[in-house]
Order: sequence, then structure tokens, then C-alpha cells
Amino acid sequence: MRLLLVEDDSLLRDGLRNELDRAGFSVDTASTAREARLLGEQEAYQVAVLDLGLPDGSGFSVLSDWRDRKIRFPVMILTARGNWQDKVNGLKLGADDYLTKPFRNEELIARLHAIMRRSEGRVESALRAGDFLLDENRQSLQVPDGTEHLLTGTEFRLLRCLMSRPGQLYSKEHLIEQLYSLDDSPNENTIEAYIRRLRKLVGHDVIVTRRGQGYLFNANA
Amino acid sequence: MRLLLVEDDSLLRDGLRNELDRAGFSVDTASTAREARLLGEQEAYQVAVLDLGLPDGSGFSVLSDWRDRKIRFPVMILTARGNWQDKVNGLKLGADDYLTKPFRNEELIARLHAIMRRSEGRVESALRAGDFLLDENRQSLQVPDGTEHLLTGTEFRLLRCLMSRPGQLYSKEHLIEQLYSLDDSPNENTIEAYIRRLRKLVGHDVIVTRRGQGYLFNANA
DNA sequence: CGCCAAGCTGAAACGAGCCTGAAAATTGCC
DNA sequence: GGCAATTTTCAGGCTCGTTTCAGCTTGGCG
Repeated sequence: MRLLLVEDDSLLRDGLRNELDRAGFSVDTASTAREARLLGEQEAYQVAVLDLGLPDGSGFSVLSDWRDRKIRFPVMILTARGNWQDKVNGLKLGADDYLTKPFRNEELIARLHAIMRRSEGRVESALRAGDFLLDENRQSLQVPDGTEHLLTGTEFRLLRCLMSRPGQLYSKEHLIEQLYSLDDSPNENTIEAYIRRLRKLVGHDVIVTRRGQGYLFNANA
Repeated sequence: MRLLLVEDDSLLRDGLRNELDRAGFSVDTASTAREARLLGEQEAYQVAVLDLGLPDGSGFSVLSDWRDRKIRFPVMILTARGNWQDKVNGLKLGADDYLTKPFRNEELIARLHAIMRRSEGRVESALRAGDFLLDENRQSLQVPDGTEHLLTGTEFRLLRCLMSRPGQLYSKEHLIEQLYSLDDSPNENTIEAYIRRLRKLVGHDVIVTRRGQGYLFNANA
């Protein structure tokens, strides 16, 4: 789940990146408006966290720029406490939520999950496909016979990607883009290795290989 | 589906070629205006991607040259950010779309499909001929009795070519040109072999042989 | 009618892509 | 710093899509 974090204060940025990493996001960071615009246009994120106070221009301009270009991932705005005006402007420009500093990391993450669910038109915090249930909070998978498997971080993110649209074909390249941030892309074989491990849980035929094209999740196999 | 990629930056060029390859195009590349003019005139492309910044003359000259010579494949122009003038000039000269760097590869590919559909006067992303339906996304063929067949990469590209203009005669030579890039052309018998496999799906008489001339798709056979 | 060229066909050869088990590297934690 | 869990890589084997081959059939032409 790719996330773009736009924050100029390096201390806060690194702290947040760390926190978001552990929460299962693939984080890219930008520290300037310029960088933010570029990355937002070039890469496919599921969500962005945008601090309004940037050295080379307000975060607003970044946001409106993205929206002009029909870039549509949900955006969470960060701003200093109690700035009424900012909130109105932000939401007007199409921000999806708004958080005043200081805040607790758990709250940020919870709200991020919320706006992402909303943007996918989802209500519950678990992903269902056939008799498979992927629990976002417990990072676990419930299989048709009822047993629950705890997943490692990467297992979870890969499976979430596949299960988010059952039947949809995902190339290995695309999956790598989704699971990792820009600056560390592993070998494609890594995906094959994880597919193998997931198949041990869900059953071999539930994840279908389309040779030369990619993989897809097929709940009724 | 042949595509001419004109881009002088070798890094970007190779990256794009890769991406376009996977998207099912047979890509030839040119890195200079001279090369671009030549290939555009000599070969039959369905679409071209043209960077404006070339070492030996602007991409504009290439485009106007093509258009003067009544070469009519759709052209997607690439240019640096926010150059209004370029956009106006480009569209005036008969470019079909315009993308500013940087951009996301998915966007480029989506837009390429769009301008190609437009240039063929087609709207949906599936190709219909009689009761046959070729689905670009699923890379599959629906036959008159309703069953869906998944196609391999080459089967798909060949069938797409034939179905794009039902009744149109295509020589084996021409089909090879369409399916493969300049630097790897297989034996003509390869086409015969694939025709045979497609006939097993669509029915023998739906693909008509014109001895010494080629093949054509005839939906009502 | 008989010859030749073009096309058809089944099978085999080839190679890229995928799978697999294990080893190596990395990360997190005490 | 050392241990355990996780992630990533590697090498080998296997599968399937692609291409070729050789023999056969068909159609056109004298």
C-alpha cells in the first residue's frame, strides 16, 4: 500500500516514516512542494499525507495541482493547531481529512485507514473474498475452514493487494510497485517466493498464475 | 501492434520500451529526428510516441514532415512540464495527445489506447466482429456460443490484428511485421501455426485463407 | 493429368517464465 | 552483540508458450 509523505521537518518526517512503515505502508517521502508534485504525478499512491507548511510553497498549491491533473488518491492534511482557515481551504480543495499537530501516531494511522476505506467504498476494516477474510487490524487471514493464520508484514500486504480486487490480474512488476517504496525494489523472484507461501495457506489454485501476465486471486477454486 | 518510440534519452527510452513491450506493443525506437523520419515513412505503425527534445532538430519538424507525407498514425507528444506553446503547436500540427514529463507509465499506456481507439473510430475497449468479442483487458476471446477463451500473448495479438478490420486481407509478411519488432522476425510458418490454433477456437472457416495473398477474418462463416 | 508452390498439420525442440527448497542477508529484539 | 524471525536471493528443475521442422494435402496451371 503505497503512501506519499510530504513533510519538510526531517525529524518529524523520519519518525512518521518509521511509524507508517511498521503500519504496513510503502512510504516514499518528499520534503518540498516540488518533489511532492513530481512524485504524486509519477507514482501511483493509495494515499498521501501532506504537511501544509513547506519551504517552497504551500501544500495547498501541491494539492490543487494534483487535483487539476486528475490525480485522485485521498489526501490527509497536517497543519499547526487550530488554524481554522486551513481546514476550510483544504477540504474545499479536495482533501479527505485533516489532522492538527501534535497528534498521536495511532490516530493518524487509524484515520488513514478510514479515508482509504472510504475511497474504496468499503465499510468494514476486513477484506472479504469468498470465504476468505483478511483482517486489517489483526493482520491475519481466516480461511474457509475457519482457522486463522497470522501473517508476516509482506505476506499480508501482498495478499491484501490480490484480495482487494478478486479476479483482477496483477503483474509482478505492479505488485512490487505496490509493496515496496521507490528506493528498494527487490528481485521479481521475491514475489514468486511469497506467492508460494501464500498458496500454502489459501490452497494452490486460489492464486492463479497467468504465465507472462501475472497473478490473480480466485476465491472459488 | 506496432509502435514507434522517438526519444533521445537512452535511459528513459529503454524504460519506456520495456513498459510498452509488456503492454503488448511491438516497439521500434529512434533516438534522432532523422531516424524517426525514416522509420515513420518506411514502416507501418499504429501509433508513435514522440519526444520534442531531440538532438538534431525538434520533434515538431518530424511530425510536420510525417503529416506532409500523409503519414497518418496517431502521435503522442512528450514534452517538459508546462510548456503551453508546445501544446498548441503540437496539436496544430496534428498530434493526437500530449503528455508532460514526468508522467506515470500507466497513464501513457491508457492514453495510447485511447488515441488508437479514437483513430479507429472505436469506443469500447473490446473488439467486436459478428458474435466474436475480443477483450483487451482480459486478453480473452468470447465466441458466439458465449464461452470465453483465455489467449496467450501471441495468439491475442494476431487475432486482434485480424479482427481489427474484418474482411481485410493481411499477408503473412504484414502480420509478422505487426506482431514482431524489426529485430526478431520468425519464420512465416509461425503465422500458419498460430492461424491453426486460432481456428480451433473460432472455427475453421472464420479465418479465410487466400492462397498466395494472406488471411482475413470473416465473422459470419 | 501431373507438377510445383503454398498451406496445413502434428510433433519435437527450444527458451523464457515460473516453481521450489535451501542458503544468505537483513531486521528486530533482548 | 547475539539470537530468532523475516525477507531476499540463488540455483536447479519443470512447464508451457513459442518456434521450427518434416511430411502431407490442396489448389493452380500447363
